[in-house]
Amino acid sequence: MFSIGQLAARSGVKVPTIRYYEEVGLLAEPGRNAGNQRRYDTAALERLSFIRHARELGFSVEDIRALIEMSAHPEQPCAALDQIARDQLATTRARIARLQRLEAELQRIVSNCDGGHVGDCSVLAALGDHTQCAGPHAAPTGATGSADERPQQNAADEHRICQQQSHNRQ
Amino acid sequence: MFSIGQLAARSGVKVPTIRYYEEVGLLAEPGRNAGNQRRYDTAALERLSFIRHARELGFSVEDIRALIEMSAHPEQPCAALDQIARDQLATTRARIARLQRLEAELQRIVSNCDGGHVGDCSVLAALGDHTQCAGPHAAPTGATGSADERPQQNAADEHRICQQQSHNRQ
DNA sequence: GATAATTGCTCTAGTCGCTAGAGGTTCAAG
DNA sequence: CTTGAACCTCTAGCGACTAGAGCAATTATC
Repeated sequence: MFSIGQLAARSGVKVPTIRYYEEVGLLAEPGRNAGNQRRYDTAALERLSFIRHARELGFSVEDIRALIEMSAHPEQPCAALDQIARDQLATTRARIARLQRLEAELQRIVSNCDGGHVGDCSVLAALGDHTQCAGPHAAPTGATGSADERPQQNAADEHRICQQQSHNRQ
Repeated sequence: MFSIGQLAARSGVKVPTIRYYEEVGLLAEPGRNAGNQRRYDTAALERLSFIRHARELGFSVEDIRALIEMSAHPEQPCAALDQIARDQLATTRARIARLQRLEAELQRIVSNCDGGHVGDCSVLAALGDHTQCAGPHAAPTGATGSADERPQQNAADEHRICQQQSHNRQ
């Protein structure tokens, strides 16, 4: 039996994330010691490793819930289970294809920069002008319906942008 | 001068999204008519198209704010501006590379399914067992949509579970 | 055994880029 | 003048966490 901190260290999942997984029902509520602290066994560690691996592969929490539920019925056919994995593969391939289109356009935009002034910069021009793009990018993301689900989006880190300019909006 | 609905139709950006861009300072507050409704001109349409294109290319709202601010100073050198685009290109390439690793593993997992029942399913086995993975992978957090992805350095990313080869299943 | 440092607990709120809905006002067509 | 669509503001919600407050329990050191 080990504490949540030890489970975090062994699994590579952060402590608050473990509690989050418990809250959303991926991880069973563990027993508690006399001081109301969670105590885990190796079964919990295995399940948490399973969850972590599936998350790393891009499965949603909802997917993982379904996978876990199916794993509790080993006598059933595994078609549905396999379908989840195949869907995830298809999603991954679609993401790759889309990102490769974006990469091509970004490459085009960046390679046109001549190091002059902002006023002449091809980056801004390219961003303002859609018509030079090789093809449609960003499948129905913002405008029309969304075939894509939209996972978490993270902002640029402060170290990433333009560290020389003032840019002090916050 | 046109209404927010007309601007939405022309730009391909949804009405609430336009208001959101105004709220976060990407789009200037437009004038209002006597009934307090927003009225836009073609300059607003152009800026909104710029924003939309940049978002489709994966630039964050924060990036776009910086791009817009720089475009207001056309006499300055465009190195910082170009750097934002280059960073975005690097981020995109990193995401592609990671997704390709995930694709390979998903392909491996899926191709092992023999159509039996859940109890023997290779998908679950593979998800529960990291040791067969070719290399380390991490969660593809931002993926579809117009997302940026922060390489958040959690313990999970550093922890190379998939490289160890001891105690594997076969 | 006392104390200090660490870890644990719950709860709330914040992240990002929107999206949905409530409840009300204004506009354009008939 | 009536209807209904489009507009307004405001709040809350999404996914998958992350951060912090304020306190309790455990562990390490003296």
